[in-house]
Amino acid sequence: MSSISSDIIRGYNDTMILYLLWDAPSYGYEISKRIRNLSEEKYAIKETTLYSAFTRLEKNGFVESFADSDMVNGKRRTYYRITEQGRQYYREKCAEWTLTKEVVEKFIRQDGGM
Amino acid sequence: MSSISSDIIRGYNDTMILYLLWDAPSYGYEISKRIRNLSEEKYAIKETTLYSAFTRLEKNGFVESFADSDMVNGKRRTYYRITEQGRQYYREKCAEWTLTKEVVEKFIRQDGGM
DNA sequence: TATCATTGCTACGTCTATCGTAGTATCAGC
DNA sequence: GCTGATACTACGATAGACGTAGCAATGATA
Repeated sequence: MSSISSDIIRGYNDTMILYLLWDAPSYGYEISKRIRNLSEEKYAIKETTLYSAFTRLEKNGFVESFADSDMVNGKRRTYYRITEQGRQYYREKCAEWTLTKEVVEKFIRQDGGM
Repeated sequence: MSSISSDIIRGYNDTMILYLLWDAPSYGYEISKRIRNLSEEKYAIKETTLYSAFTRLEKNGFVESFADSDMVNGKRRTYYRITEQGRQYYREKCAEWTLTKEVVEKFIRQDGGM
């Protein structure tokens, strides 16, 4: 991969989710809170965006879902676990991000724009 | 502005174009080449993306178009000039980029992802 | 002189991540 | 009994990006 398209800069929600699933499975509501916390309240993913991301990630084989095993209370929860393909995809997105950032920043003025 | 949405990370083509119009008016084909050059061939904007960006930028009052004055040869060219509102918008996008980058990078591993 | 690449742009339709709105259901605490 | 937090699902709209195609003029090349 030696060139980027503009549209790739979209779709980093998937990358964020994979990052948060890296060490242990998790589920929608928890991921949502962790995104808010890790971003220091600067970013709150929308519920619909989050759940449609899960669907896409699973369809692409980057995560696997399983039902809550210890169904403590009547609450149904769907957990997601990252797959090896998901880890690979995450690595590619990290590399892509580095490249994208390099390109975009050639067009960005750090100061308020002279 | 203290929080970002995911979708904002899209749409930096407009920002790149405004950057290239900052000092002097220009037109489609030239902008296209300058993007390729400045990005060191890492990014080539698609023609349709470029011209639809011009349309949007003009509709939003961020650029003004005018016809080639010295129509040297039969070639028609539409030049675009950045407006004060365009400069303002560019500054906002630069600030937004800084914020977006900060957030995204909390989810990106610099190394190949452990 | 015929042909091809480059220049410069327009029209039209498709794709898809995001997001708005809305609805369902459980549970804890007051 | 009601509110707020938890945990999702369904459905449709939006809009930036992009694929494909076409048109017209110029310059270089054979």
